[in-house]
Amino acid sequence: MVDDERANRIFRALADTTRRDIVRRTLTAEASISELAGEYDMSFAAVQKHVAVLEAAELVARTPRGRERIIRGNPETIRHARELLGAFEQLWRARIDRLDAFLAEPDPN
Amino acid sequence: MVDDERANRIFRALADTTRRDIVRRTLTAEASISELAGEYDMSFAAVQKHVAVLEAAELVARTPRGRERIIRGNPETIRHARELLGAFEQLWRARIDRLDAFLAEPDPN
DNA sequence: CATTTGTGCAACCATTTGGTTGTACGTTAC
DNA sequence: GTAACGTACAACCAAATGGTTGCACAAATG
Repeated sequence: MVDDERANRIFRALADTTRRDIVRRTLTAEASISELAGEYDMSFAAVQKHVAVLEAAELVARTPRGRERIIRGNPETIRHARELLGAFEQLWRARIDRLDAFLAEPDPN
Repeated sequence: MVDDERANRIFRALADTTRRDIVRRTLTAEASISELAGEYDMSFAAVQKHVAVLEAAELVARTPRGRERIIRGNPETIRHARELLGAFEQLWRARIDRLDAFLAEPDPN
């Protein structure tokens, strides 16, 4: 339930081109919000909101430095998301394994 | 641009607890829409819409069988999503590598 | 044939999302 | 001290989302 909400926030945050780009940039090099805002064709406030969504999902961390806020991508959360998907693939593999076992089963007749 | 739209659809589709559960179930064992609808406390039409979102993201395939539609989870798309996240992690690793190289660099003075 | 079952789809509604502008406020720079 | 910069936040708006009910229709069942 709690974990579900977290997964919802993470995937929701990743479901936007601008936000994925912000994560990419800040994973490569930290940046202030206004630096980020300069990269996109939208208002400062809009970029600020995208950063807030990413921060709520813990995909990004925001730390003050003087009058600006430095944004850094958080590889931990990316990793967590990847593990969630890995668990899905595992379910599928388990199904294949059951199917294989069934096909290998000797015919009882 | 086209690829971005696809990523948007995939992550958006995964950003909902019910939809992730449908993917889990149909990855484990195929099911009809009404079978799925029976599992959740919402209308048939609501579940139908969730399946449509998943199908548009190619997280699920819908094939007719008699009067019912059989839903199967699509492991290929899960894998694709995981690879997208893997690319993000790779960016981060590249940054660490650059940092290591910088620290290892002999002081020119 | 009549009924039930499974699906598709439209219309509607409340809430959320993604954008805008405007204002306020702390921090640097002159 | 004043001006410029970086941020925060509120109010507003259009569009998308996630749900509902109702109706139509094709396939299985009596």
